[in-house]
Amino acid sequence: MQDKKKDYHHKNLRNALIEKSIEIVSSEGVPSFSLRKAAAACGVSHAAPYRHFQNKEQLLSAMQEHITDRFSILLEEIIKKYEGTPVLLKQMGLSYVAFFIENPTYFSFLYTQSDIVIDLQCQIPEKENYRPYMLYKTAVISILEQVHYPLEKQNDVVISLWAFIHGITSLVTMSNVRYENWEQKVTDFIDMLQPAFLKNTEGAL
Amino acid sequence: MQDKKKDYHHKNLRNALIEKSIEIVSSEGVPSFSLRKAAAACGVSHAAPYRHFQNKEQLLSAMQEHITDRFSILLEEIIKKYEGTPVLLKQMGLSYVAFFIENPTYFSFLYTQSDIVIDLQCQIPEKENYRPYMLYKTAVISILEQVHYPLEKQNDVVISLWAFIHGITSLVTMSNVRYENWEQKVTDFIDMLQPAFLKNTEGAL
DNA sequence: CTCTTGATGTTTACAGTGTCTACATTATAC
DNA sequence: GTATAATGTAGACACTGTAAACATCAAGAG
Repeated sequence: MQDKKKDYHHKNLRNALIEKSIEIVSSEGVPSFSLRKAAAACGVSHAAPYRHFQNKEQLLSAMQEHITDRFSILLEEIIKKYEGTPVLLKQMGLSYVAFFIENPTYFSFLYTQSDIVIDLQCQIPEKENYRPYMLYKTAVISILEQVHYPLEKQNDVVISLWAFIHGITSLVTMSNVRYENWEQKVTDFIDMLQPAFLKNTEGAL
Repeated sequence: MQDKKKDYHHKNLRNALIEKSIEIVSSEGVPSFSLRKAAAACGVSHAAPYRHFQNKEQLLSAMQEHITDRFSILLEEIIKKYEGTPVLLKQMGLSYVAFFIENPTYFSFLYTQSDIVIDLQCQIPEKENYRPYMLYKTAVISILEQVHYPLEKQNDVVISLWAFIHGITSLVTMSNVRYENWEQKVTDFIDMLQPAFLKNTEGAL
């Protein structure tokens, strides 16, 4: 840690690589990211990363996991803050969009050619499923339970709402048009959508 | 065209490159696509593509345009077939999903790091906007007009419906879970969603 | 019909990349 | 302290995008 010149061993290279790599992807974009740049950014030779990752793909996966973790923590904070209130769904949707607006490269990085697994029907072990989705699903289900929403339809509601927010985020982060005030728009959209799924739950939201 | 051995000039290289390249991307995926493979697939030297495209990026753009054209034609057929019927929106949604399910690599290829422009608020010249979106928007607006839907809300409805379909497609083509019968699911989702936006239009749909 | 010219394709070259192998240095355990 | 495993380095290879110099062809002008 100190200024000792004998930093032959980095001792934290794995994490450093992940974080520096995310920085590079954020600033230069995925296409121009390379293992060698990452190594150089960590002040290490170009083959050093191979002591910590089998190949480039595995580093990319680790980066995606790291981002997903931060994203999950953010959503957990929102849940903790708004749990039980009528604005929980809206706040989660807003956070979803906000996260990817603040980090414009993350959306395509996370959701394309990644090995992130989103099992919408949750047939795989919960731990292996995409955590943001599980968090979202749990929140929605608990609301649906409160209002005794038909059990066999609950999953479709969850998937539909998620698809909607996901689609909005995709469009807003991709289209070259910046919504002057996207928060308002997203809020409007969610307000517009909720009654469709939650007809008999208006009071609860 | 004939078997003449003097095919020094390919004479249709530009199109051949686009189509072969799309084949390569379809079968091997975007990451393993290279200019040199494309050239080889056309039986031409590795620098030949530079007579038709400034760089790799421009070839990729041409490929995206080509796919978008085919997609647009498909949507136009759907519109011609179902225009004025109550199932137009549903059929367009199904076609949207179907197109990307049949070509699993296309979704991320078209919608990430492409220079496709989708101006949701349509402030750019119509010709420059993403044609599938314009087709979809025109169809929806005409339905909304028929039922005298409030003019100032029409655009939000269009964007919301599009985001929903787009989000579903993104999830269905990305998540590792194959819906056993996704058509039914998508139909259900659309049925579930429409009333939210089109409360006073039920008859027209 | 020849000759010029522009369009198209080839060859060669170079820097950057992912990845492997052999080697060097260090930390750790006995 | 020394063996051993963990970690970093150096060099090599094949492949990539791209550029420059050269080759071949098509088409029109005289």
